[in-house]
Amino acid sequence: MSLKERIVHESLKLFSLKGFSSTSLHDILQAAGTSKGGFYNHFRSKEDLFYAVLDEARKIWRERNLDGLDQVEKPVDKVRKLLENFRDRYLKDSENFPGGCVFITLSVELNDQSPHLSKEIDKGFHGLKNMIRRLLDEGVRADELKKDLRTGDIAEMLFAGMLGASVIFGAEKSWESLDRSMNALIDYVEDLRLK
Amino acid sequence: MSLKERIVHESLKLFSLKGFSSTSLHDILQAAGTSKGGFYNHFRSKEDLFYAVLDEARKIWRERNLDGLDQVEKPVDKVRKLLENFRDRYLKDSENFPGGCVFITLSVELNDQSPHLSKEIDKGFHGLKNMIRRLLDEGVRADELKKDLRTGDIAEMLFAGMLGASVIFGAEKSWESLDRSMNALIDYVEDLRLK
DNA sequence: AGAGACAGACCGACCGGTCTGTCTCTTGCC
DNA sequence: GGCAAGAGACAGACCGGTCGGTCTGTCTCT
Repeated sequence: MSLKERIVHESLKLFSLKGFSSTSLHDILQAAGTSKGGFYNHFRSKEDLFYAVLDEARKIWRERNLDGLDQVEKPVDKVRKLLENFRDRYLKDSENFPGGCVFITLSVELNDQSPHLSKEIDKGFHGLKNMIRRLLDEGVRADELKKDLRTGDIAEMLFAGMLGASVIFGAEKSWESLDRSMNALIDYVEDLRLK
Repeated sequence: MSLKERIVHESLKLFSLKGFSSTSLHDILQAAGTSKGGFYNHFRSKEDLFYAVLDEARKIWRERNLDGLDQVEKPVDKVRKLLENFRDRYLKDSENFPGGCVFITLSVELNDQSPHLSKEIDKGFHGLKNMIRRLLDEGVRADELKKDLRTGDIAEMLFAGMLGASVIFGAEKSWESLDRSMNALIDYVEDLRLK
Protein backbone atom coordinates (compact mmCIF):
# COMPACT_ATOMS: atom_id res chain seq x y z
CA MET A 1 0.00 0.00 0.00
CA SER A 2 1.47 3.35 -1.04
CA LEU A 3 1.94 6.16 1.44
CA LYS A 4 -0.97 8.08 -0.06
CA GLU A 5 -3.27 5.08 0.33
CA ARG A 6 -1.99 4.53 3.86
CA ILE A 7 -2.75 8.11 4.80
CA VAL A 8 -6.29 7.87 3.41
CA HIS A 9 -6.86 4.52 5.08
CA GLU A 10 -5.68 5.66 8.50
CA SER A 11 -7.50 8.98 8.17
CA LEU A 12 -10.74 7.17 7.45
CA LYS A 13 -10.39 5.24 10.68
CA LEU A 14 -9.48 8.33 12.65
CA PHE A 15 -12.31 10.39 11.14
CA SER A 16 -14.81 7.69 12.05
CA LEU A 17 -13.52 7.84 15.62
CA LYS A 18 -12.91 11.52 16.23
CA GLY A 19 -14.31 13.40 13.29
CA PHE A 20 -12.49 15.74 10.97
CA SER A 21 -11.50 18.82 12.93
CA SER A 22 -10.65 16.92 16.09
CA THR A 23 -8.26 14.69 14.17
CA SER A 24 -4.99 16.59 13.97
CA LEU A 25 -2.43 16.22 11.24
CA HIS A 26 -0.14 14.90 13.93
CA ASP A 27 -2.56 12.04 14.68
CA ILE A 28 -2.69 11.15 11.00
CA LEU A 29 1.06 11.36 10.43
CA GLN A 30 1.70 9.17 13.44
CA ALA A 31 -0.88 6.57 12.38
CA ALA A 32 0.46 6.49 8.83
CA GLY A 33 4.08 6.60 10.00
CA THR A 34 5.14 9.63 8.04
CA SER A 35 5.79 13.36 8.41
CA LYS A 36 4.54 16.72 7.18
CA GLY A 37 6.71 16.42 4.11
CA GLY A 38 5.26 13.06 3.22
CA PHE A 39 1.73 14.32 3.71
CA TYR A 40 1.97 17.58 1.77
CA ASN A 41 3.73 15.77 -1.02
CA HIS A 42 0.43 14.03 -1.74
CA PHE A 43 -2.24 16.45 -0.49
CA ARG A 44 -2.60 20.16 -0.93
CA SER A 45 -4.30 20.64 2.43
CA LYS A 46 -6.22 18.86 5.16
CA GLU A 47 -9.42 19.69 3.32
CA ASP A 48 -7.99 18.04 0.21
CA LEU A 49 -7.55 14.90 2.30
CA PHE A 50 -11.18 15.20 3.40
CA TYR A 51 -12.42 14.71 -0.14
CA ALA A 52 -10.05 11.79 -0.73
CA VAL A 53 -11.25 10.10 2.45
CA LEU A 54 -14.86 10.76 1.50
CA ASP A 55 -14.35 9.10 -1.88
CA GLU A 56 -12.78 6.08 -0.23
CA ALA A 57 -15.60 5.88 2.33
CA ARG A 58 -18.21 6.00 -0.43
CA LYS A 59 -16.45 3.22 -2.28
CA ILE A 60 -16.43 1.03 0.81
CA TRP A 61 -20.05 1.93 1.54
CA ARG A 62 -21.14 0.71 -1.88
CA GLU A 63 -19.05 -2.43 -1.67
CA ARG A 64 -20.56 -3.38 1.66
CA ASN A 65 -24.17 -2.27 1.27
CA LEU A 66 -24.94 -2.95 -2.36
CA ASP A 67 -23.27 -6.35 -2.41
CA GLY A 68 -25.55 -9.03 -3.82
CA LEU A 69 -28.42 -6.61 -4.39
CA ASP A 70 -28.43 -7.25 -8.12
CA GLN A 71 -28.78 -10.97 -7.53
CA VAL A 72 -32.12 -10.41 -5.87
CA GLU A 73 -35.14 -9.96 -8.09
CA LYS A 74 -38.00 -8.50 -6.11
CA PRO A 75 -37.66 -4.84 -5.05
CA VAL A 76 -38.83 -5.63 -1.52
CA ASP A 77 -36.19 -8.32 -1.18
CA LYS A 78 -33.67 -5.76 -2.24
CA VAL A 79 -34.74 -3.48 0.61
CA ARG A 80 -34.47 -6.39 2.99
CA LYS A 81 -31.05 -7.32 1.67
CA LEU A 82 -29.92 -3.70 1.98
CA LEU A 83 -30.94 -3.60 5.63
CA GLU A 84 -29.18 -6.89 6.27
CA ASN A 85 -26.03 -5.72 4.52
CA PHE A 86 -26.10 -2.53 6.53
CA ARG A 87 -26.35 -4.55 9.72
CA ASP A 88 -23.91 -7.34 8.96
CA ARG A 89 -21.45 -6.17 6.34
CA TYR A 90 -21.21 -2.43 6.82
CA LEU A 91 -21.55 -1.33 10.43
CA LYS A 92 -19.63 -4.28 11.79
CA ASP A 93 -16.62 -3.41 9.61
CA SER A 94 -14.41 -2.22 12.45
CA GLU A 95 -11.35 -2.27 10.22
CA ASN A 96 -12.46 0.76 8.24
CA PHE A 97 -15.01 2.26 10.65
CA PRO A 98 -13.87 1.55 14.21
CA GLY A 99 -15.92 4.51 15.45
CA GLY A 100 -19.05 3.61 13.51
CA CYS A 101 -20.42 5.08 10.28
CA VAL A 102 -18.03 7.86 9.28
CA PHE A 103 -20.70 9.76 7.34
CA ILE A 104 -22.72 10.31 10.49
CA THR A 105 -19.72 11.39 12.53
CA LEU A 106 -18.78 13.88 9.85
CA SER A 107 -22.30 15.07 9.11
CA VAL A 108 -23.10 15.77 12.76
CA GLU A 109 -19.79 17.51 13.28
CA LEU A 110 -19.70 19.62 10.14
CA ASN A 111 -23.34 20.55 9.50
CA ASP A 112 -23.22 23.92 11.20
CA GLN A 113 -19.50 24.33 11.06
CA SER A 114 -18.34 23.72 7.49
CA PRO A 115 -21.51 23.62 5.42
CA HIS A 116 -19.61 23.21 2.17
CA LEU A 117 -18.02 20.01 3.47
CA SER A 118 -21.16 18.61 5.04
CA LYS A 119 -23.15 19.13 1.85
CA GLU A 120 -20.96 16.51 0.21
CA ILE A 121 -22.01 14.02 2.85
CA ASP A 122 -25.69 14.91 2.82
CA LYS A 123 -25.74 14.16 -0.90
CA GLY A 124 -25.16 10.51 -0.07
CA PHE A 125 -27.92 10.59 2.52
CA HIS A 126 -30.41 11.76 -0.06
CA GLY A 127 -29.19 9.15 -2.49
CA LEU A 128 -29.84 6.31 -0.07
CA LYS A 129 -33.21 7.71 0.96
CA ASN A 130 -34.32 8.02 -2.63
CA MET A 131 -33.07 4.55 -3.44
CA ILE A 132 -35.18 3.05 -0.66
CA ARG A 133 -38.23 4.98 -1.76
CA ARG A 134 -37.76 3.95 -5.37
CA LEU A 135 -37.54 0.29 -4.36
CA LEU A 136 -40.69 0.62 -2.25
CA ASP A 137 -42.55 2.26 -5.12
CA GLU A 138 -41.48 -0.52 -7.44
CA GLY A 139 -42.68 -3.01 -4.84
CA VAL A 140 -46.10 -1.38 -4.79
CA ARG A 141 -46.31 -1.36 -8.57
CA ALA A 142 -45.30 -5.03 -8.70
CA ASP A 143 -48.08 -5.94 -6.24
CA GLU A 144 -45.58 -7.06 -3.63
CA LEU A 145 -46.55 -4.39 -1.16
CA LYS A 146 -49.86 -3.08 0.14
CA LYS A 147 -51.38 -0.53 -2.17
CA ASP A 148 -51.99 2.53 -0.05
CA LEU A 149 -48.56 2.89 1.55
CA ARG A 150 -47.02 6.30 2.03
CA THR A 151 -43.70 5.13 0.60
CA GLY A 152 -42.04 8.50 1.11
CA ASP A 153 -42.75 8.49 4.83
CA ILE A 154 -41.73 4.86 5.16
CA ALA A 155 -38.45 5.41 3.31
CA GLU A 156 -37.78 8.36 5.58
CA MET A 157 -38.44 6.22 8.64
CA LEU A 158 -36.31 3.30 7.46
CA PHE A 159 -33.48 5.68 6.73
CA ALA A 160 -33.87 7.34 10.13
CA GLY A 161 -33.82 3.90 11.73
CA MET A 162 -30.58 3.06 9.98
CA LEU A 163 -28.98 6.33 11.04
CA GLY A 164 -30.18 5.96 14.60
CA ALA A 165 -28.93 2.39 14.82
CA SER A 166 -25.54 3.65 13.65
CA VAL A 167 -25.46 6.36 16.28
CA ILE A 168 -26.31 3.87 19.03
CA PHE A 169 -23.78 1.42 17.66
CA GLY A 170 -21.14 4.13 17.68
CA ALA A 171 -21.99 4.96 21.27
CA GLU A 172 -22.22 1.44 22.64
CA LYS A 173 -19.83 -0.41 20.34
CA SER A 174 -22.02 -3.46 20.91
CA TRP A 175 -23.89 -5.47 18.34
CA GLU A 176 -26.90 -6.10 20.53
CA SER A 177 -28.79 -2.86 20.08
CA LEU A 178 -27.81 -2.79 16.43
CA ASP A 179 -29.16 -6.27 15.76
CA ARG A 180 -32.33 -5.62 17.71
CA SER A 181 -33.30 -2.38 16.00
CA MET A 182 -32.32 -3.58 12.55
CA ASN A 183 -34.29 -6.78 13.03
CA ALA A 184 -37.34 -4.83 14.11
CA LEU A 185 -36.90 -2.69 11.01
CA ILE A 186 -36.73 -5.78 8.80
CA ASP A 187 -39.83 -7.23 10.47
CA TYR A 188 -41.56 -3.96 9.77
CA VAL A 189 -40.73 -4.18 6.08
CA GLU A 190 -41.97 -7.77 5.97
CA ASP A 191 -45.29 -6.65 7.42
CA LEU A 192 -45.71 -4.24 4.53
CA ARG A 193 -45.98 -7.15 2.09
CA LEU A 194 -49.24 -7.94 0.44
CA LYS A 195 -50.37 -11.17 2.06
CA MET B 1 -30.70 36.40 33.53
CA SER B 2 -27.41 36.27 35.42
CA LEU B 3 -24.11 36.02 33.63
CA LYS B 4 -23.71 32.40 34.67
CA GLU B 5 -27.12 31.54 33.26
CA ARG B 6 -26.32 33.48 30.11
CA ILE B 7 -23.10 31.56 29.61
CA VAL B 8 -24.87 28.21 30.04
CA HIS B 9 -27.69 29.28 27.75
CA GLU B 10 -25.41 30.44 24.96
CA SER B 11 -23.11 27.46 25.38
CA LEU B 12 -26.05 25.11 25.01
CA LYS B 13 -26.88 26.71 21.69
CA LEU B 14 -23.28 26.65 20.52
CA PHE B 15 -22.75 23.04 21.62
CA SER B 16 -25.84 21.97 19.71
CA LEU B 17 -24.39 23.67 16.63
CA LYS B 18 -20.69 22.89 16.80
CA GLY B 19 -20.19 20.41 19.61
CA PHE B 20 -18.00 20.77 22.65
CA SER B 21 -14.40 20.82 21.50
CA SER B 22 -15.04 22.84 18.37
CA THR B 23 -16.73 25.56 20.41
CA SER B 24 -13.94 27.76 21.70
CA LEU B 25 -14.06 29.79 24.87
CA HIS B 26 -13.82 32.82 22.62
CA ASP B 27 -17.06 31.82 20.87
CA ILE B 28 -18.81 31.45 24.20
CA LEU B 29 -17.48 34.68 25.67
CA GLN B 30 -18.52 36.61 22.59
CA ALA B 31 -22.03 35.09 22.56
CA ALA B 32 -22.49 35.75 26.27
CA GLY B 33 -20.89 39.19 26.04
CA THR B 34 -18.25 38.69 28.67
CA SER B 35 -14.55 37.89 29.08
CA LYS B 36 -12.21 35.28 30.50
CA GLY B 37 -12.51 36.86 33.94
CA GLY B 38 -16.26 36.66 33.86
CA PHE B 39 -16.19 33.05 32.78
CA TYR B 40 -13.63 31.69 35.20
CA ASN B 41 -15.36 33.52 38.02
CA HIS B 42 -18.27 31.08 37.60
CA PHE B 43 -16.64 27.94 36.17
CA ARG B 44 -13.50 26.11 37.13
CA SER B 45 -12.84 24.92 33.58
CA LYS B 46 -14.44 24.31 30.22
CA GLU B 47 -15.24 20.79 31.35
CA ASP B 48 -17.01 22.22 34.38
CA LEU B 49 -19.19 24.16 31.97
CA PHE B 50 -19.90 20.94 30.09
CA TYR B 51 -21.65 19.44 33.09
CA ALA B 52 -23.62 22.61 33.75
CA VAL B 53 -24.78 22.69 30.14
CA LEU B 54 -25.67 19.00 30.29
CA ASP B 55 -27.83 19.58 33.37
CA GLU B 56 -29.64 22.42 31.66
CA ALA B 57 -30.14 20.36 28.50
CA ARG B 58 -31.61 17.51 30.52
CA LYS B 59 -34.00 19.88 32.26
CA ILE B 60 -35.21 21.25 28.96
CA TRP B 61 -35.46 17.73 27.52
CA ARG B 62 -37.77 16.65 30.31
CA GLU B 63 -39.86 19.80 30.09
CA ARG B 64 -40.42 19.34 26.40
CA ASN B 65 -40.75 15.57 26.06
CA LEU B 66 -42.54 14.54 29.23
CA ASP B 67 -45.03 17.37 29.15
CA GLY B 68 -48.59 16.11 29.46
CA LEU B 69 -47.54 12.47 29.71
CA ASP B 70 -49.04 12.08 33.16
CA GLN B 71 -52.41 13.33 31.89
CA VAL B 72 -52.63 10.34 29.57
CA GLU B 73 -53.80 7.06 31.02
CA LYS B 74 -52.97 4.24 28.67
CA PRO B 75 -49.29 3.28 28.33
CA VAL B 76 -49.52 3.13 24.55
CA ASP B 77 -50.99 6.61 24.43
CA LYS B 78 -48.04 7.71 26.50
CA VAL B 79 -45.65 6.34 23.87
CA ARG B 80 -47.60 8.13 21.19
CA LYS B 81 -47.60 11.37 23.15
CA LEU B 82 -43.86 11.03 23.73
CA LEU B 83 -43.21 10.67 20.01
CA GLU B 84 -45.44 13.66 19.28
CA ASN B 85 -43.71 15.76 21.92
CA PHE B 86 -40.35 14.79 20.51
CA ARG B 87 -41.47 15.88 17.07
CA ASP B 88 -43.36 19.06 17.94
CA ARG B 89 -42.10 20.40 21.25
CA TYR B 90 -38.51 19.24 21.46
CA LEU B 91 -36.73 19.10 18.11
CA LYS B 92 -38.42 22.21 16.81
CA ASP B 93 -37.12 24.24 19.77
CA SER B 94 -34.60 26.25 17.79
CA GLU B 95 -34.12 28.68 20.67
CA ASN B 96 -32.24 26.16 22.78
CA PHE B 97 -31.18 23.68 20.11
CA PRO B 98 -30.56 25.57 16.86
CA GLY B 99 -28.30 22.75 15.67
CA GLY B 100 -30.65 19.94 16.62
CA CYS B 101 -30.58 17.61 19.60
CA VAL B 102 -27.49 18.53 21.61
CA PHE B 103 -27.15 15.05 23.10
CA ILE B 104 -26.57 13.53 19.70
CA THR B 105 -24.06 16.16 18.67
CA LEU B 106 -22.13 15.60 21.88
CA SER B 107 -22.45 11.84 21.91
CA VAL B 108 -21.19 11.43 18.35
CA GLU B 109 -18.35 13.84 18.95
CA LEU B 110 -17.17 12.58 22.32
CA ASN B 111 -17.74 8.83 22.19
CA ASP B 112 -14.23 7.93 21.15
CA GLN B 113 -12.61 11.12 22.25
CA SER B 114 -13.65 11.81 25.84
CA PRO B 115 -15.35 8.64 27.04
CA HIS B 116 -15.86 9.99 30.55
CA LEU B 117 -17.89 12.88 29.17
CA SER B 118 -19.87 10.83 26.67
CA LYS B 119 -20.85 8.30 29.31
CA GLU B 120 -22.88 11.03 30.98
CA ILE B 121 -24.85 11.48 27.79
CA ASP B 122 -25.32 7.81 27.07
CA LYS B 123 -26.94 7.41 30.49
CA GLY B 124 -29.84 9.49 29.23
CA PHE B 125 -30.06 7.38 26.07
CA HIS B 126 -30.50 4.24 28.13
CA GLY B 127 -33.06 5.96 30.32
CA LEU B 128 -35.25 6.87 27.37
CA LYS B 129 -34.89 3.45 25.78
CA ASN B 130 -35.88 1.71 29.01
CA MET B 131 -38.80 4.07 29.48
CA ILE B 132 -40.20 3.20 26.07
CA ARG B 133 -39.76 -0.51 26.68
CA ARG B 134 -41.44 -0.27 30.08
CA LEU B 135 -44.43 1.51 28.57
CA LEU B 136 -44.70 -1.12 25.83
CA ASP B 137 -44.56 -3.92 28.40
CA GLU B 138 -47.30 -2.23 30.41
CA GLY B 139 -49.30 -1.93 27.21
CA VAL B 140 -48.99 -5.65 26.60
CA ARG B 141 -50.00 -6.49 30.16
CA ALA B 142 -52.98 -4.15 29.94
CA ASP B 143 -54.18 -5.90 26.75
CA GLU B 144 -53.68 -2.76 24.70
CA LEU B 145 -50.99 -4.30 22.51
CA LYS B 146 -50.62 -7.59 20.69
CA LYS B 147 -49.41 -10.34 22.95
CA ASP B 148 -46.30 -11.72 21.27
CA LEU B 149 -44.40 -8.50 20.64
CA ARG B 150 -40.65 -8.35 21.13
CA THR B 151 -40.94 -5.13 23.13
CA GLY B 152 -37.19 -4.84 23.61
CA ASP B 153 -36.52 -4.87 19.88
CA ILE B 154 -39.38 -2.48 19.21
CA ALA B 155 -38.20 -0.03 21.87
CA GLU B 156 -34.74 -0.21 20.35
CA MET B 157 -36.16 0.53 16.91
CA LEU B 158 -38.35 3.41 18.09
CA PHE B 159 -35.40 4.94 19.88
CA ALA B 160 -33.19 4.49 16.82
CA GLY B 161 -35.90 6.15 14.73
CA MET B 162 -35.97 9.13 17.07
CA LEU B 163 -32.20 9.49 16.99
CA GLY B 164 -32.08 9.13 13.22
CA ALA B 165 -34.82 11.69 12.74
CA SER B 166 -32.80 14.08 14.90
CA VAL B 167 -29.67 13.53 12.84
CA ILE B 168 -31.55 14.19 9.61
CA PHE B 169 -33.24 17.22 11.13
CA GLY B 170 -29.86 18.55 12.21
CA ALA B 171 -28.53 18.05 8.71
CA GLU B 172 -31.46 19.43 6.74
CA LYS B 173 -32.89 21.92 9.24
CA SER B 174 -36.26 21.24 7.64
CA TRP B 175 -39.36 19.91 9.31
CA GLU B 176 -40.42 17.79 6.37
CA SER B 177 -38.24 14.73 6.87
CA LEU B 178 -38.74 14.99 10.61
CA ASP B 179 -42.52 15.01 10.34
CA ARG B 180 -42.52 12.21 7.80
CA SER B 181 -40.34 9.79 9.74
CA MET B 182 -41.95 10.57 13.08
CA ASN B 183 -45.41 10.12 11.60
CA ALA B 184 -44.43 6.76 10.13
CA LEU B 185 -43.11 5.80 13.56
CA ILE B 186 -46.39 6.80 15.19
CA ASP B 187 -48.36 4.85 12.60
CA TYR B 188 -46.17 1.87 13.38
CA VAL B 189 -46.99 2.10 17.08
CA GLU B 190 -50.69 2.37 16.29
CA ASP B 191 -50.47 -0.83 14.27
CA LEU B 192 -49.16 -2.65 17.31
CA ARG B 193 -52.47 -2.16 19.10
CA LEU B 194 -54.75 -5.09 19.72
CA LYS B 195 -57.63 -4.57 17.34
C1' DA C 1 22.66 15.93 -12.68
C1' DG C 2 17.99 16.31 -12.08
C1' DA C 3 13.49 15.01 -10.05
C1' DG C 4 10.38 13.08 -6.92
C1' DA C 5 9.71 11.37 -1.96
C1' DC C 6 10.07 12.31 2.40
C1' DA C 7 11.94 14.38 7.22
C1' DG C 8 11.61 17.89 10.32
C1' DA C 9 12.59 22.89 11.70
C1' DC C 10 9.88 26.71 11.61
C1' DC C 11 5.82 30.12 11.25
C1' DG C 12 1.66 32.75 12.69
C1' DA C 13 -2.85 31.84 14.59
C1' DC C 14 -5.52 30.13 18.07
C1' DC C 15 -6.44 27.06 22.02
C1' DG C 16 -7.69 26.70 27.34
C1' DG C 17 -6.18 28.60 31.47
C1' DT C 18 -3.86 32.04 34.83
C1' DC C 19 -3.10 36.37 36.81
C1' DT C 20 -3.35 41.07 37.78
C1' DG C 21 -5.90 45.13 37.83
C1' DT C 22 -10.21 47.82 38.18
C1' DC C 23 -14.71 48.85 39.34
C1' DT C 24 -18.77 48.39 42.35
C1' DC C 25 -21.32 47.18 46.09
C1' DT C 26 -21.73 45.65 50.82
C1' DT C 27 -20.20 45.89 55.60
C1' DG C 28 -18.77 47.73 60.00
C1' DC C 29 -17.00 51.46 62.71
C1' DC C 30 -17.15 56.30 64.39
C1' DG D 1 -24.77 59.86 58.16
C1' DG D 2 -20.00 59.51 56.44
C1' DC D 3 -16.47 56.66 55.02
C1' DA D 4 -12.71 53.40 54.92
C1' DA D 5 -12.01 48.39 54.18
C1' DG D 6 -12.94 44.26 52.17
C1' DA D 7 -15.09 41.06 48.84
C1' DG D 8 -17.04 39.63 44.71
C1' DA D 9 -17.61 40.53 39.56
C1' DC D 10 -15.53 41.23 35.63
C1' DA D 11 -11.90 42.94 31.81
C1' DG D 12 -8.04 41.78 29.32
C1' DA D 13 -2.86 41.01 29.04
C1' DC D 14 -0.31 37.10 29.11
C1' DC D 15 1.37 32.05 29.13
C1' DG D 16 2.71 27.45 27.21
C1' DG D 17 1.04 24.25 24.03
C1' DT D 18 -0.99 22.77 19.67
C1' DC D 19 -3.03 23.68 15.31
C1' DG D 20 -2.55 23.64 9.90
C1' DG D 21 0.69 24.95 6.67
C1' DT D 22 5.43 26.32 4.56
C1' DC D 23 10.07 25.69 3.46
C1' DT D 24 14.51 23.85 3.29
C1' DG D 25 17.37 20.01 3.30
C1' DT D 26 18.47 15.12 2.38
C1' DC D 27 18.23 10.77 0.33
C1' DT D 28 17.20 7.73 -3.57
C1' DC D 29 16.33 6.48 -8.06
C1' DT D 30 16.56 7.46 -12.88
